[in-house]
Amino acid sequence: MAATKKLGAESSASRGAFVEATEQLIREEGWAAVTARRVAERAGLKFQLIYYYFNSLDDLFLEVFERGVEQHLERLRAVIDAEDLPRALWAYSNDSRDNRFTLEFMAMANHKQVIREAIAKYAERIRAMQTQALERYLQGGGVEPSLPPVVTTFLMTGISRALSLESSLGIGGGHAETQALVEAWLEHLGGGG
Amino acid sequence: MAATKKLGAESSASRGAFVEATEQLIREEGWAAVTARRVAERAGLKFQLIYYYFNSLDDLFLEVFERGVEQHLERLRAVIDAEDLPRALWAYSNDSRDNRFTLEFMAMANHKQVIREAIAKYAERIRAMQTQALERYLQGGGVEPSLPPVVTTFLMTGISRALSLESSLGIGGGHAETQALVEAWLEHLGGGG
DNA sequence: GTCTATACTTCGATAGAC
DNA sequence: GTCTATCGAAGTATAGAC
Repeated sequence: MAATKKLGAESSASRGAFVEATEQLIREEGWAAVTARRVAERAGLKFQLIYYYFNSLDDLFLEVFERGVEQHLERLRAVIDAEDLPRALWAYSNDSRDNRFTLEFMAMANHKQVIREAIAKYAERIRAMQTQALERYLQGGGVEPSLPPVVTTFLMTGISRALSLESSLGIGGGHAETQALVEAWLEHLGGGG
Repeated sequence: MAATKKLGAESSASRGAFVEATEQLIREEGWAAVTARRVAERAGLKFQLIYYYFNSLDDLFLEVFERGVEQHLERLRAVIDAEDLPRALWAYSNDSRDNRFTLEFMAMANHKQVIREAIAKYAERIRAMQTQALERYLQGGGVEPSLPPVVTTFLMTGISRALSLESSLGIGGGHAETQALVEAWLEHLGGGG
């Protein structure tokens, strides 16, 4: 965020409307379809007003991303104390809506350095939080896991994203069998809790 | 490919130059950065000439995709008869260059129906080819696998794509541990061949 | 088969009135 | 804080000369 110009207050309702409209457009049509004019149209405001609140569209994208991270972290904090943590982690990782949203930012990151840096920063932090929670859970249950906890969290994220992405493209081969495997594996891990 | 207009011959050198330039641009900057003007600039031709060979940019994208699928299938056919099939399948799935290229088309598919349909069609076919090859391999070795073969092929694809994508974004947590797990698992499967 | 010329649209961003 | 007006660049695609 190059902070040279004077911008509108963070508490403004219009500013919030731009952020919300941008998130909706990214979800519905992907980041490449987001333009200042279309964001403003959805927000019911003039597109030039965006530049009163943000230095550039990239700054607007970054704000949408950071708001999404905050909401994601809230969900993760609620999950961490679940009784059956492995199953709760899988349910949380398997949120198709969130996975598709994240993938849009990963695609965006291929083109925008500011987004790439933001993703790297938060992804490592989130994975570490998940892994530490799982380690505590397994130690508390006295279970010697068959996989290192960090591999479990990596796989949960990767598998659920692959399932979400492929499903949205109409690909389903092997999905049911993989879901069954995950179920059995959660049973194994959860048995120790 | 809406075939209403008369288009240039498929064997044309200029046509091939457009396809090649488009693929390069997709690899280097992503599909959203590909425009007729930039493709032509890289090909050393006038951008209007693209519309002599293709009805639209989408048709050009589709041709790039189909050419990529052909090359991918060639690599897969070469892998299928490998002595240590599981390891050969992993090496082939783990091609970061190919994975990033495929991910660009998956991102594109979120916005272009013609690409989405093409991906669905080929992805199911490729997964089935991999799975059948693995089934034959395991039966030949008399091994009762601990995972259904279709889950193995799904996981190989998903894990390698996740590793490629995250690495390109600067995320590395859990990667080494996951690689080690895959190695052990390949050892297990390969031992039966 | 390749070119120039051009129609038409949309884009990001800024200036300045109110 | 919101508006009108506008700039310059870039986009897809077509028409028609050569």
